[in-house]
Amino acid sequence: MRPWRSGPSDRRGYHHGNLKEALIEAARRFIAERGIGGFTLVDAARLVGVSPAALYRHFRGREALLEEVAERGFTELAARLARALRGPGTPLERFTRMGEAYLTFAEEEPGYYAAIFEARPAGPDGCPPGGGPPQQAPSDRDAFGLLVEALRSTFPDGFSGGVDPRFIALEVWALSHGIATLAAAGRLPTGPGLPTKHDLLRAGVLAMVHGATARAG
Amino acid sequence: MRPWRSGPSDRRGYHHGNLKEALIEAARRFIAERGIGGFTLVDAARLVGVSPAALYRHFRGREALLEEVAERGFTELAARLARALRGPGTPLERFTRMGEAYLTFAEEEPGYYAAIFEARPAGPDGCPPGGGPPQQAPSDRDAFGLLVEALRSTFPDGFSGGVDPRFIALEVWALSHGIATLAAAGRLPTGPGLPTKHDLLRAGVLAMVHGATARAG
DNA sequence: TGTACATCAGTGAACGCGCGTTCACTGATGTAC
DNA sequence: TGTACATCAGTGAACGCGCGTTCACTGATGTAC
Repeated sequence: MRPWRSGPSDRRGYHHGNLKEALIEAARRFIAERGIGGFTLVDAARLVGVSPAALYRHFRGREALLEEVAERGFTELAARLARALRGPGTPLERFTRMGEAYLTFAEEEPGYYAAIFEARPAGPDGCPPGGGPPQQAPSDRDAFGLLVEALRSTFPDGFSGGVDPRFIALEVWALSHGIATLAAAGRLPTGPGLPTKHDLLRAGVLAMVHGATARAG
Repeated sequence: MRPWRSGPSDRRGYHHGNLKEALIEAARRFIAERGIGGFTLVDAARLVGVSPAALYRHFRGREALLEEVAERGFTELAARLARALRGPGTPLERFTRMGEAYLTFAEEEPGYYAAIFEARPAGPDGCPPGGGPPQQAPSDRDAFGLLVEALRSTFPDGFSGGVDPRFIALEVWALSHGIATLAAAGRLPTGPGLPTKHDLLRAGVLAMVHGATARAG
């Protein structure tokens, strides 16, 4: 990775002009490559071409930068899922497309995905360094709520037999997360005759939705 | 955690007597609490009550200790899965029980589970520090092979329509891994009316096996 | 258009810390005689 | 049973390193007059 800056003009100078955005971008890249634990402020500053101290003009510290990345990532993820859901087709098709959007997001934005879902390294007491309430994931409830809402709005009549949409939402989310993380770790076997990530998710969603209605009906 | 030692006698002395095992045990505990990235040799040595240098009598270094933990974890996981599979019942029951054993292992042995599956922090070049070939997971192929073999031996007649058992194996593995990691991160919503991990996996396995045979037959 | 000045985004040196690892060493153990 | 000695599992001090963070500071920017 070469030093890099963005913005209307590329002249180097005492003032960067777009440092906050550049740091977030650098963090996103490093997290994608090395995970949250492997990300350092020093590297991010070096990549952007700025002294490490400059970071503190824009963020309270390392943790604040990570939170910002996670928040932006979640916003982007939510937007993509909503967009996928909005398209044409049967409810099942639209829901399936949302699953694909989830996998695609995890693949295209591994930095965001890790920032959102990778466990923060916690202190021995389970609290984040620097105090604060015990480890409360910033957006997990929202992620789940998003999925449940999507299911509810996509299948407004519910499922036959009154199967709780939250059940299916959890099922699909767990499968998606499993596929995404195994794939990201390079641990999902691939090869001729083996299904792709998207094959796996599509078949899984189908089986679960059908299974729920079949058993209940 | 208090300093801790095991072995036939508990007298403290110049020689620990069981240091290698004690260090592996300490590593397992710390990894469970803080993840692979949060594990340090210094902490492990302190917990065991030994100087950090003593570690090098038994391991080449930090990475070697982690590999040993992962290897033991995988052996234990394989043993549990095999044991679950060996019991009585229909093929589907036995296969389902194997899935439950997987989840139970991830819950009871989070240190082992993380050591096996958590991404090692890689250097910028994608190679483990200290050289060696690019990141080759120690046991992922084995884990997958194990699952496929289990499916093949549990359903010796295959699935109707000739569905590839590897497909179902991947599906179930991804779901199990997703459930296990979301649960370990405390991100799986729980509450009245919401399914447990085991509910989720059981229903998922059922849906997938049935779905495969139904669509194919 | 030119100048004084407030603002503030950067610098760069330094800090204390904990890490993995090394080194020469020392003390306990167990075996040969 | 007693003693000399080889073996080797430990010590503890030190190393170089990179980290996150702080501090007084400086240089660029843009606004008021």
